[in-house]
Amino acid sequence: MSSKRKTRARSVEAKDKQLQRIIKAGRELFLKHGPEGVSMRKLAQKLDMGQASLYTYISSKRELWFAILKNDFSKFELGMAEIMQAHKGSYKELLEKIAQFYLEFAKEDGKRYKMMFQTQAPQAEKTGLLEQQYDSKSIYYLQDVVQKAVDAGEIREKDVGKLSFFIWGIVHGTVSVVQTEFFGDKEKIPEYGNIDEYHQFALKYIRKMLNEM
Amino acid sequence: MSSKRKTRARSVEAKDKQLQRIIKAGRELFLKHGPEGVSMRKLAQKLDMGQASLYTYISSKRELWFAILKNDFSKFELGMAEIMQAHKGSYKELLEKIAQFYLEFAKEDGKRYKMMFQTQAPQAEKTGLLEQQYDSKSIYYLQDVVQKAVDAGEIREKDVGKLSFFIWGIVHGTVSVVQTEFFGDKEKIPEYGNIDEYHQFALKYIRKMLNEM
DNA sequence: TATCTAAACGAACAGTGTTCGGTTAAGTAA
DNA sequence: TTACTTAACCGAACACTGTTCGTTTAGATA
Repeated sequence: MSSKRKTRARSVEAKDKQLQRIIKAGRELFLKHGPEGVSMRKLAQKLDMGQASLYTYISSKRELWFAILKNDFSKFELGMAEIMQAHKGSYKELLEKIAQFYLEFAKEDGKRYKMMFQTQAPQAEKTGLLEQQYDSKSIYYLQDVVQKAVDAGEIREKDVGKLSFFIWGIVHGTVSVVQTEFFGDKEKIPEYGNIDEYHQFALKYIRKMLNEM
Repeated sequence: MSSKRKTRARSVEAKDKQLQRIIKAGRELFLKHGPEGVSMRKLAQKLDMGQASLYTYISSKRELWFAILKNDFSKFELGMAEIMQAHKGSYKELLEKIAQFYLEFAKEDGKRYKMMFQTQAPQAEKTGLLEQQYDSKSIYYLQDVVQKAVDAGEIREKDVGKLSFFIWGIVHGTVSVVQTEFFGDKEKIPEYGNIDEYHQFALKYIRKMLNEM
């Protein structure tokens, strides 16, 4: 690609920059072609480097996947934390907001949502460090708010663990239905209205359910 | 493996038997090792035949996947149809039964559930016949019952399409949470009780929600 | 300026899904 | 029974894959 003479990244900053370059390009390819549609050779080509050089920065294709996820979840959880800090009002309303945040994110960046929450990482022989560390904290945020809502007497149901799980499941289920049925390969646009209408519908009943709990 | 002299399957029956053998062995391997953990060579080995011979019966690994799914969905939908026929009582109760049927199936045969509802098929260059025909009818069963419940005045909500989707999403969301959190590779058994307890919890609130609709 | 470390990478390894061409078992027709 | 045809079967090859090895050499350090 470029005819610029190549340099070597030996400082900590330069090395991190190189890693970030790989993560960025990797994400673009993964989002476009899926885990099995991406090859390390193509990635190296896109980055104008040798295939083997990639392995100076990541130990496997699978680890690259987790490096990307770690990045994305950080951003996602930051957005969630911001919502929680900025919120004024009842915890129940906050739970609604969180649900809305998920739905919004899935709508705005469906491919990324799918990669983060619904796609199996590419396989590898060995288990890498990032994979071991990988653990989405999103559910803990939710659990935290549910606990507070219970403590404040806004929710009668006392089983915070199960309840958090259940809400978590409803939200992801709502999104996954939209993903597979509206955005599937078949692109069947159904008689069910557009996404926003469906989200409004779902949120209405999530609200109702919260009030029943 | 076997030292029996090999024959050739030329009658329609013998050919179908051979195909079924491939589907059965393919399913076993896919369930155990996942879509990328299975190779056509290993499958052929397990079946004591040449790799290339597989392609007399199926046009690609991806098509084999869909052949297996078709098989499994037939059985699954048969079970669903039986429940619907045998049911006496309100449609709302039938909806609960259907939800229960899903949860039960996911619990009893989690790996198969995952393969049917949550796993991406292995990729292939060309789109095969079975892939084109592939379309799970499960949601239509649900929609049918919801429509009847609305017609019978058991449910106030008039938007049958959205409502069916929503219920569909809740059930699958409930299962997927259980799958990923209880049965993930990490095997973290949580403080949330066992699966049956969680399913009872979820069903209780699904029932409540249906009564609010 | 000399030394040393590690970034970079071409080539190779062991695997993959799939295709091609030849062999031959088995069904059909004479 | 024999001749003919056809397609089940399969070894070998093709173009790819993720990863490793050994070498080269840029660039920081002494």
